[in-house]
Amino acid sequence: MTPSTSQPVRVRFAPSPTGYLHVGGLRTALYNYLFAKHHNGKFLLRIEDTDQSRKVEGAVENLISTLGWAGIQYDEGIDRPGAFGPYVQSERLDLYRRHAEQLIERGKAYYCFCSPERLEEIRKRQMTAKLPTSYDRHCRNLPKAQVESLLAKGESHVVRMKVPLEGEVSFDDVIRGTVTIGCEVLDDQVLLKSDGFPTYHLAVVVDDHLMKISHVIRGEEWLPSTPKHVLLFRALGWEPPVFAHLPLLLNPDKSKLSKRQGDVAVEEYRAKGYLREALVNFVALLGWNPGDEREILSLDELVGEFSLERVGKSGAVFNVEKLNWLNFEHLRRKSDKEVLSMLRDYLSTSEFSSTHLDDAYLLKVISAMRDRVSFVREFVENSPYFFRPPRGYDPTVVKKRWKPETSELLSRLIGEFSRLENPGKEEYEAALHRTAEASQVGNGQLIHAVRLAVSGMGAGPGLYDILFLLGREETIRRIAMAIEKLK
RNA sequence: GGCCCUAUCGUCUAACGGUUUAGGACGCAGCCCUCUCAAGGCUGAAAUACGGGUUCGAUUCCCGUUAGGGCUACCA
Repeated sequence: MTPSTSQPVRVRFAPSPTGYLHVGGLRTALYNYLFAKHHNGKFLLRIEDTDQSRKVEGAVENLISTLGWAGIQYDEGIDRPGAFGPYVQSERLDLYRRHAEQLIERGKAYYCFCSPERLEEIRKRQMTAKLPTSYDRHCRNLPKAQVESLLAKGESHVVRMKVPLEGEVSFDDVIRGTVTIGCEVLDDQVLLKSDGFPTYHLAVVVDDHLMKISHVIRGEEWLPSTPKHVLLFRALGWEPPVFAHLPLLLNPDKSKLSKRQGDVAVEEYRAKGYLREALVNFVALLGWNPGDEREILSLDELVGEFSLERVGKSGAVFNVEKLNWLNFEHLRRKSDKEVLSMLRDYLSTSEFSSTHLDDAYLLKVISAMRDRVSFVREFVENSPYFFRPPRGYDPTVVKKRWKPETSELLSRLIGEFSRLENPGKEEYEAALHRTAEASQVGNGQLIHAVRLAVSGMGAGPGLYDILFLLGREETIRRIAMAIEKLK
């Protein structure tokens, strides 16, 4: 939705710090970011840590660094102060308390002294009776005097929302159109917990208003509670923001994307070697498209093209195959220099961390393997022979390419190679052709045998590229070694 | 159970009543290229859940059915 010109666009990503950044969260953050940047607005990061029991050490730092890795920059947040802080809900407790009291004064909320045990009891009763579970509103109309005396006694209590008994609430969702729900099915939701912390419902409304949020872009799981939020905005005398509920990200079985059926943490994908560009491009396409047939898009292009109108309504299965392809596409768009630096990073964590490899050599490996890898680690995994001699020979390839006469042929080839001075690809090729001709065999017979001998494998770049890369001495050494081991 | 949302190839999606023999992409299969494997090029199989309306005309609008999903906490 194109925002009205008078309202500056301000959106937020509001995760709770429960450990890691979920890919669904990444997409939500991304859409918020794209929407904000597209409209020259602000994108903020707000930490929703109102559940004491779910606090996870280091989660906030992790969230921030993962968002940073993905390239999603926020304008205001815990470490980027703006005019609307603090950006952590646990530091805004008095704000929520004051607004809860205001709601009570206006008759829009009430104190509730029911014990968790009693609540549990009525829920159980409702379930066995197959009735909808909801609070029985026991404390909704407690006499004022009784409330005051219970409060004075320090009785444990919560503050509940006083939902209208009838009528209906509706709101316009940018993605879903008008959503309407009858008040009679709305529960008298807890707003302020007995520990003094707000629930999500109170905190989100207070913060979105105070932080001047113009558009709430969040997951579809929030759709059912949005009417309560709308009621709260109204009760507080505020104008609700524009809502946009994003379709869910799904497991292959179409249930809400979860651990158990694959990786859901952005950190996992990062650790597996996915490029930020690929992951961002991929999640952007889960529920949105640019309207033409482009698939490979940079973050800047996404900013330029993004609009909420083009966000779909139905859930999207997280399809790793396509992500892999996007990784391949983004990797091949990187310059040799960039790939070199990534390869060096990878190498430093690998078994070759202490092997000396100069830039010129690695650059040659990169250009030989570029079309054959989707991940940086595959430069090593798919062609380990560029980093060390073969440790074995693929049995199925041996069976196919190593004939009884091969040893003899290769011995002749060694002789031919030995006479070469500083050979280039062409010289290797000519030498091999000479040997093949002299031995009355096809070039192919030698080519495949040599490939097997020097690499241990049956697949890879052109043979002469491999030989040139390895150099004459190493080539001869490996061929000799293969003759020794395979004869 | 109640409420809400959703429904085009296996998957991600295009189509905003007619220009559609329903387009693209991933994946899959085949062919070409070729020393192998890739890359690249070409080709192919593959979808509007079902039933009613509305309309001269429905993938597109409405209703129902079915299916899937979400929510239903002093969690977010």
